[in-house]
Amino acid sequence: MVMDVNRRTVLRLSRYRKALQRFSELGFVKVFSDNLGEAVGVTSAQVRKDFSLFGISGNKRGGYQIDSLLETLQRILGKGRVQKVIVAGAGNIGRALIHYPTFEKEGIQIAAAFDIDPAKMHRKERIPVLSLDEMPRFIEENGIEIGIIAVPEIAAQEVCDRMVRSGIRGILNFAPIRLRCGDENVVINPVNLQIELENVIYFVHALGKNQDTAPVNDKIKVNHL
Amino acid sequence: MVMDVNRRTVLRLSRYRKALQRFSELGFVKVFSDNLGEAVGVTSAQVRKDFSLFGISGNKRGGYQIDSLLETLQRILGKGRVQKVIVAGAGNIGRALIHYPTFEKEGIQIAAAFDIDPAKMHRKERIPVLSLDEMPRFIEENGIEIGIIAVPEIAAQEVCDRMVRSGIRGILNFAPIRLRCGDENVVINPVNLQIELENVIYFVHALGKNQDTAPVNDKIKVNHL
DNA sequence: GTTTTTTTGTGATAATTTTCACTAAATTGC
DNA sequence: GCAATTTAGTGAAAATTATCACAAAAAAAC
Repeated sequence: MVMDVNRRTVLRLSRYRKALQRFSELGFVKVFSDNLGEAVGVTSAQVRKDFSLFGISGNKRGGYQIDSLLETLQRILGKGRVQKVIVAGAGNIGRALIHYPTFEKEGIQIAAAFDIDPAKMHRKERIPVLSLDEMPRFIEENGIEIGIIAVPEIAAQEVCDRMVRSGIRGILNFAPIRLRCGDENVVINPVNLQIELENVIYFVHALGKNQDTAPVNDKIKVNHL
Repeated sequence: MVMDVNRRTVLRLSRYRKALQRFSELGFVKVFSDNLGEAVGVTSAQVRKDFSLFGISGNKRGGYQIDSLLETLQRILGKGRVQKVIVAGAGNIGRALIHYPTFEKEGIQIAAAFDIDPAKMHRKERIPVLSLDEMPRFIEENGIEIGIIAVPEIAAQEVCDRMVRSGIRGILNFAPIRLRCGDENVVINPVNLQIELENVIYFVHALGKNQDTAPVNDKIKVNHL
């Protein structure tokens, strides 16, 4: 059985990590797979399978030591060192990310933001907002690997190309368009807020219609999507 | 074979819709399943399966009429009428959503935002920012069904409970916590920006390590996550 | 020390989701 | 009109993902 480390597994790992942090803060020392599963919304078997995939093992009847498990997950998720990230686009979403409260504590450092609009530039801020033209050099000089695209749809592909040419290896893309990138070694993770909202709207309507006339095959029964 | 209308299918539907809008703007009249697949990043068979699930049919050899297909998708996705939405939390993300440029055009109307901080309130704006205490009445009086949670983690569950009690049926949750909601008929869609970013970071590191020493089982080979 | 209980780790199984591959229909070219 | 070609629609197959269920280990109880 070849079980792959896929996107979903890693997302769950991040959630386990978050849950463990809370448990740790509450003073707990050990945790069982069903505690973690309950906290994250998956089965205990799923938790154990995920861990086994990364060679994480606990103690039979003893569960997992929270501290060491947390350390292991931190290491797997690359939390060992500070991860520098840049943001292209200092509009609404870009600014929200620049000020995202927990990034700093979590080892994610927004090194700079870039925009095409001179009015948005702030060179003297703690997180400077520079000209988009300066982005390639900034990426190269600072060895930035991760970029966030928060520019309008029309500019997104161009910004993506520039990022990749300058050395960016992973992109979180908020522009509502599918970015094409020839390089197989570049990871692109799209986040489309409108589509996420439309998804909620769809299921609210679908549930509304199936209130009491639900046919057998309609397994529309969601709480968490 | 019972194929379910699931989250992913609806997400794809939204993407097809978006692609169709672009095709339509470019003056195209008809489209084939492989055009749509290519635009969205899925196979043509996937496109046809998705459509067949909703009883959408095209013409053999003729493809699909863009206009009528677009109308059908709009209807399925509830684009017939304006969907009113409220936002709890007028912090960075809340404000970004309030000013999200395409919501208006797409029939999504942010009716109001709510915050606990008096300094953030703006009763006279086009999209007013009101006190969180006013939220329940606003939801009831305006028959709001969809809510966005963009408050700090600590307040999210409480806001969720209030929303649901007041009649909200679907929630887009940006707080980095799993919301519990007893009501099976309430849909919750979590969007965790930090976790999405961590996902990119993980795969960038994973790809970096497996540059030329990739073992057989490591199927880490991603472009779009 | 032995029995009982609990919980991990995992192979087997089930469920879900996607892709394949082929039929049938429509269009085009001649 | 007929053959060739293209593309939708879909059952079957494959691939992926999640769950079950049970053996083995550790701890607790007695």
